[in-house]
Amino acid sequence: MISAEDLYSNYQSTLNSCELFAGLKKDQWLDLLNHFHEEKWSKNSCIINHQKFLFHFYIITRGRIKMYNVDDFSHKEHTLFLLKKGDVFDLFCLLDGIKHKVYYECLDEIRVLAIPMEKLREWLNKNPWQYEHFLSYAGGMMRALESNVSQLIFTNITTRLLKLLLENVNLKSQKLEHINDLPNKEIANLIGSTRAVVNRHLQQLKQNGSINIARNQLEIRDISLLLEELEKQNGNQK
Amino acid sequence: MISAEDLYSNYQSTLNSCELFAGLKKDQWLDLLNHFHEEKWSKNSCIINHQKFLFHFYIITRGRIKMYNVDDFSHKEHTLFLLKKGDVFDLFCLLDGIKHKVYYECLDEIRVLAIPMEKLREWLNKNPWQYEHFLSYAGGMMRALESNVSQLIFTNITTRLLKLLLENVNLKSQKLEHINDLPNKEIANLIGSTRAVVNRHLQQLKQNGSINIARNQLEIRDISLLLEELEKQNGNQK
DNA sequence: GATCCTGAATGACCTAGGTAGCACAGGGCT
DNA sequence: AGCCCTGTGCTACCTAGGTCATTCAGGATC
Repeated sequence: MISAEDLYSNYQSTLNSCELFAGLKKDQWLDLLNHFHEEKWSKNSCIINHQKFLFHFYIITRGRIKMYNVDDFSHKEHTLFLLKKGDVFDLFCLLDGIKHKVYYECLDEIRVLAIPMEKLREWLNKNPWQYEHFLSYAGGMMRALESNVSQLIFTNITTRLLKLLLENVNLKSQKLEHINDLPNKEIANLIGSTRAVVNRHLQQLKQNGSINIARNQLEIRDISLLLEELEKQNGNQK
Repeated sequence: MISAEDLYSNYQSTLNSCELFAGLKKDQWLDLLNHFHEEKWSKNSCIINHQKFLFHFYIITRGRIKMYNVDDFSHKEHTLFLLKKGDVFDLFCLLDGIKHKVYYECLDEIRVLAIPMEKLREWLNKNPWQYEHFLSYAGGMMRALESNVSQLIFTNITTRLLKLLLENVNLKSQKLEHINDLPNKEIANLIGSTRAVVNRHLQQLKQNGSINIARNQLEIRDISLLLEELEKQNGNQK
């Protein structure tokens, strides 16, 4: 068992970037971290037990986890969120304590900080001014879901793909992040399409010189070309 | 200005069915209702000012309001939620205080109870145990949005239409509610399609005897036929 | 009654995107 | 080296659903 002090010094920057617990001072963190322990999950491991998230709440400190849905009939997958360092889960369970029928898969070696759901709820009750951050975080997530719905209804695959790429460009380095090493299949799951179709569109982007493609490797060559393409799409849908 | 006492006696049953304020005793309601006033909005009136909802929070006591999105480019509409008696809005603004770019239109003569956002926030801070209900309500809304996303990705128009119908059947009376008097165009907006396509599918349901159609009037004739049709759709999507 | 206006019904057409199949390339393994 | 496995690239095909245009039907109003 690692002490709260050690957890804090190890993950200080991640914890402070964590919107859900915004504004906590060091001693407040230490108080809270007493209830946390660390877990390591290996790459490609899946969590299919929906119950699990009723009992613990997690903060990711390293690696990516996809949260996805599987259709009972077609067995197709759809990735709802790609969780990264500083993200938390499962917020659905925390909010209303009801089982959340959704799956998780680790895309990298994962480290998480875990706290028993009960302890977190107790802590919230003892520190009610923190509720505000939780509400506001929930608001952000609802907006994300809503904009997801709108995109699905209003825009075609090309547009969704372009937006996905643009949202994951690091502004400083101009490089593609988070999704750059995913196979076409996973890209497809993120925008609600299929491998073949995504590949078809990626080929087009490659041909006009806006991206480079290699095995499990996407690279942005020219952002302005991508933006131009997006404009063109918007125009088409009039 | 109507007194809190009067508001309470007029709308007691609506207020008590309001999940967001679950468990409030009469005197607690009276305390809160002091900050409320009543408004009447006329049928077909629209609210397109996104700012408005930063300053007041509303509870519907009568009539239906649709909350919808419009695509900037195609000008298509999509109805996110059909709000009814006992529903509240805008939760997005309440949660994080950020402008919510969404439109509202009254489908009937509307009565709402309105409270200044600030007053509601103050009241929450004074009664922090109420936060739990707000969190849990937000959770429910997130689940609704998530299942909306899944439906859009996994299922075809027929399935979405069938589910919409089945979700709006009153279990006791076996009659269609809430959406029974909407024109095809509005039905289409609810499931993310177009009038012509929805009509095409409705005709089929009419032909196999599961529904009746008249001008601005949908009627369920045989629920079991609808359920059967749904099964068939699920099977097809294997 | 005559005149509008909105919405329903229908048919013809078009296309984005899903599907299936196969050849091939790279990278890791024994 | 030879093998296997996972992804990619590309073809040819199919169809659900979007689009457009026109006719028809029911209420409401004058």
